[in-house]
Amino acid sequence: MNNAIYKSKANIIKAMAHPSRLMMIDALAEGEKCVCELQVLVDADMSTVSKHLTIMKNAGLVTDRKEGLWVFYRLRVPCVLRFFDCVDAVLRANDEENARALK
Amino acid sequence: MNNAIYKSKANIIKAMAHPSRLMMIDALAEGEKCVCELQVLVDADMSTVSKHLTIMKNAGLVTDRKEGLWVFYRLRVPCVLRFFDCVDAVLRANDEENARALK
DNA sequence: ACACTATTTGGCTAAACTACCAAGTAATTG
DNA sequence: CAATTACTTGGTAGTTTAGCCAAATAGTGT
Repeated sequence: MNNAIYKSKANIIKAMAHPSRLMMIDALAEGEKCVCELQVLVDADMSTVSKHLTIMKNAGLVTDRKEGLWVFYRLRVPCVLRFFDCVDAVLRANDEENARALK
Repeated sequence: MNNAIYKSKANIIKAMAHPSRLMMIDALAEGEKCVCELQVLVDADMSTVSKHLTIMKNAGLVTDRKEGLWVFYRLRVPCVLRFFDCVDAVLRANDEENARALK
């Protein structure tokens, strides 16, 4: 059964399916960032941010690199950024439909 | 705060983040299908399939159309199919890394 | 060795998600 | 209108996830 493949794929997508994680992916488009920068960005406990990053790392979305006291994360497969365009298209379609429904 | 936007986006992605739902999206690439066909595909209780479809419908990924006893679902914003290419790329990268680690 | 900083890990609780069954709705047919 | 089919909704139990705190780890500088 190729069910296992869909499970792996779902796991990758699940690793993106959280507001803070999306925000971090978006930020990492600019280049690598340390956990401390990402923490400021998403404004959550450092441990929470670290766990989000672990989830994305395990899924293969990001990699990390240690330098001194800092750990820098970066996107591993940049194509994930293209997800945003499509998600925006869905959002736009939703908004248009809502606007139409109100009339 | 544009946190709300990331929440909406995460919601759309979350609606894809399940093996059965991915499988259905993949199948809908061919064109619209009734719930009964999708049920056979994912091999789950009809009520479970119906709930998965509701989640995707609420997120704006699919729309439905009733015809007689059947309800046909179809993709609303076809660009979601491009997600698969990128997810495949992540999977490939993961596999390569695993292969390298074994040596 | 000690203090300090950046990050991860463990543990816990509350919330969200999933899947099944049973019951309900809606269209179709005899 | 009773029976049947396709689907949805409600309820509920089991599982997973998220976020916080506290404690552990790892590097840096004194």
